[in-house]
Amino acid sequence: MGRWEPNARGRLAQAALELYAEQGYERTTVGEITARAGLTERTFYRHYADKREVLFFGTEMAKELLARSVADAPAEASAMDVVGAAVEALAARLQENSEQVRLRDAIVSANAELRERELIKLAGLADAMTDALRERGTPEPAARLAAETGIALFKVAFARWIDGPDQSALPDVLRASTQELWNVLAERTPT
Amino acid sequence: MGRWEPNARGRLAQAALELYAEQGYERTTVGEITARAGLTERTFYRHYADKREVLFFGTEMAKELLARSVADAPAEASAMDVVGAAVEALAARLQENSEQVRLRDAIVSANAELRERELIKLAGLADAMTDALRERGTPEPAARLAAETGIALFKVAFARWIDGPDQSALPDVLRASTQELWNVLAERTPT
DNA sequence: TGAGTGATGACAGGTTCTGTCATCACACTA
DNA sequence: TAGTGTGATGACAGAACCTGTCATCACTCA
Repeated sequence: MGRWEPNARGRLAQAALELYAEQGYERTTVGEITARAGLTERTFYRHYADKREVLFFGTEMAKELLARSVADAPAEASAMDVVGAAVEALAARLQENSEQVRLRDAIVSANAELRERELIKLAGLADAMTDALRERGTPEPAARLAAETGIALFKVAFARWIDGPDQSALPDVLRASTQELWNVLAERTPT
Repeated sequence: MGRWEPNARGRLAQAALELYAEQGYERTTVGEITARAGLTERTFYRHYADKREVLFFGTEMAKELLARSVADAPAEASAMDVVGAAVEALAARLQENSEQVRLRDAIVSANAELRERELIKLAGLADAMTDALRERGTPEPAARLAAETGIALFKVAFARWIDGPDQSALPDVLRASTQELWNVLAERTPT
């Protein structure tokens, strides 16, 4: 055996998730997390920027998935169609781990600081899609508008999925929400 | 004279704004703010929940303005038209204090924690519009979709206004961005 | 004149997060 | 096999944020 148990980062994430779920984010100290993981406080901050970040390790994956979806879309597809397909791909990916996703969301939703972090991560996803759209030739502000609209749609669909029955799949809720948005916009005054 | 100088809350906000602008948010301690305002640290936290909140006193006004705009809109107007008019009213209100708005934005944009707080405040504005729309009869999820789309539009327009030349007025940028969004959506595949 | 109210001061203390240096296992090289 | 990095962790100190608690004092009102 080595001097240290392997996978310190993963053990910290596991311990944090457990403790946040058991006793709430606010009532959990970093000391408790590191004690459960068999490490010291200082080491926690070597792996995660702060006490919140440990819940957001999945964001990088989501960013890459969205960027790749946009980059790989057919060249002739419109910006909004591309964005729609990208967020749908993300929705499908989350649906695969719906249990874990719901647990994590319950923790995040219960705390204002965590909701703040969640929102800036979502903004980062919009940035990633904006960049990817620009790469494939969509000019500004169309790229940003399409990306932000797609993220807004995702937010609404996700919230509806969380509140809704367990049977409904996130991609389905997203598609339904998208159709609802088109309906809402169809009723606006033509310009 | 009373025991204390009047308007402790305002003096704290003024001192904080000055110091954040002079030396940055992170390099400013609450102790420095209260020293400049002639108060103690403890009193700062009696007026503001945390070090960030002092920059967001305007949010409540914005919330009320949006809610009132939505509530006062003609009954026959569509949800998206109502939302569009509401965010345009907010844009006009901000344009009246563009100098101060730009200064505050420079401070907020320079710091990740402050950007997080900004995003949750924007989410609060979307919540307020959603509630107001529901009050006037718009069902879910249309209410939330319209509100989130309006806030997404506002975000994009605001960013473009900040980056753009001083001559352009925020409401004009917002209208132009709105038209751009309709163009982007017009190109999507019909369903 | 005295009681009540509200804002502030004073103080202690927990928690988060950072800086710094020491320690130790492992890999690589001569 | 011995020596030499290298990288992860431990140990410790400390600044800053934020909260709880009680005392103080001006103002108001009966």
